[in-house]
Amino acid sequence: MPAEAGQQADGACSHGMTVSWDINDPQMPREPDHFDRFCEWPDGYVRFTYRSDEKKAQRHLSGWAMRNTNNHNGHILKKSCLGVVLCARDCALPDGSRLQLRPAICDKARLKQQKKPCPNCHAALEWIPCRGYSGYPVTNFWRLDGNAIFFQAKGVHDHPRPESKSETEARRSAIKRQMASFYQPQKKRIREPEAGENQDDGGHFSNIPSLENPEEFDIIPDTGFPVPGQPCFSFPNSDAYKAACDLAAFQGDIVPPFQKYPNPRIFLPRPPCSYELAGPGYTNSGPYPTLYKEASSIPDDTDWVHLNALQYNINSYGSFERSFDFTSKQPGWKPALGKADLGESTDHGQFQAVAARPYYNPELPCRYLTTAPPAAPALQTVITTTTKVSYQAYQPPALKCCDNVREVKSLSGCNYDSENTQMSIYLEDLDLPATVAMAASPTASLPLKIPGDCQAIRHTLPFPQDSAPSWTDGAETWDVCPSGPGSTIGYSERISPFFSYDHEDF
DNA sequence: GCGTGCGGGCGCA
DNA sequence: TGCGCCCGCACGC
Repeated sequence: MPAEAGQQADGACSHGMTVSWDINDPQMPREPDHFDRFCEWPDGYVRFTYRSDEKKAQRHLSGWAMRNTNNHNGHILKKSCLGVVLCARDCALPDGSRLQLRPAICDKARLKQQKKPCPNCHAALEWIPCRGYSGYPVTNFWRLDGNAIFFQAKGVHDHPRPESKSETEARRSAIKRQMASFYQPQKKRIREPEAGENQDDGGHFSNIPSLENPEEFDIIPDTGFPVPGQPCFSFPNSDAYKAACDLAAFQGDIVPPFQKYPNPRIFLPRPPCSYELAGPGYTNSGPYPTLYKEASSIPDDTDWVHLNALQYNINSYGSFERSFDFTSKQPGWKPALGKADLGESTDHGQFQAVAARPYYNPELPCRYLTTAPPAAPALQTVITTTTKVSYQAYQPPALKCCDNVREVKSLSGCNYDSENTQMSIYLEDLDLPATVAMAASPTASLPLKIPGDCQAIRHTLPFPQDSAPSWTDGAETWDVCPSGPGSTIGYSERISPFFSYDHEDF
């Protein structure tokens, strides 16, 4: 377990692959050598040991939508994944992302949820059940034993991440706290446009719904960026900006920018989380410029409160695939990636087919949307006439992998809930082009040196059920913790000291 | 209303 | 026997 201890040291969403216990063992370790940091997005056949006083572990929380499953064992709590809810038409949100709703845990609620139309295009919502465990939903097991809470997961999620519960709860609770004191003043301000500062915001604000319906603010998925130094909107006026940001960030289900990456884990060769914000000038123009361009198409459906801002995932996949024809190079990926769709459209919305139900393909060793990467709005502006856009579009934030040195240009793209500050990036053992964006920093390009080769193994796939992949196999887990003005990357064990939870080390 | 935990019960391998 | 899954119930927020 020393290895795990090392992982834990950097706060990584470590993978209990070297643990000696099994959740079904009659006797669990009495004195665990170490305890893991809570991992909100466990994926794969992992095992963690949490402290018994770990609140999230006590609540058996998970970013995934997990429902209780009766395993007729009072000592072991078993939960199975409910997958994700997507738009049946796979429509593109105004920002180009895709819808990824968190399935309601309650069966009744979920049925109701599925009956609701897509808040974006009003098409039907489609529940994508998880089939990541030999055709069955991924299962999580929790066991309280002594002073530790043991967690074991089985299966690899074969669907995009839904909005995490903690994110939803955090936002909602924040809204409750903020609305009372914030709503009235802003409402008044909006009602008195002559006194407002945002009358001419270059169109960025012209379509922002009235505060009479504050919930509509969630249609501005990328605005509330409580990232220091990074304005929500591009309007310079602090008042208008703050109002929009605060409200947007605290609305019912409005997803703050952090949640743009509900699925922080990045499985290469999909686009990493950062490139979208990388590049010069983004800090002043806003991370998602395309949002504003399409503001007029923003629906006023209050159901948007359910939108998961991090729905960039699916879209990002599409974007990436459009720009990087890795499928032809990766045998295992080719069939399910729907390449047939790639050359058909130039319109943004037409790309929908690209990501349509890719995870249904049984041929995929890992259904590629398991952890779709965050989209790159900036990139979308590049993708115009062909589905295979030059890979150069990713260059700015590119992580160069050569000579054992990787450079992370920026981390600014990694914005997620403070509760999800950890970002695990699993480098798959795919023979990828040497360019891979890893992270972005809002303030500067940060060289990131990583010892060892570029190959990394997604721990979950190569290992048989219940096996314990070892970190020595080449797997590398990254934890990006964007706290404060800069983002932080934690890298387990084999990474150089460049990574740490205190980004000053960068 | 919904999430969550518990437990009974059923079907299948 | 183990597992997946359905269901109902109770409790808390």
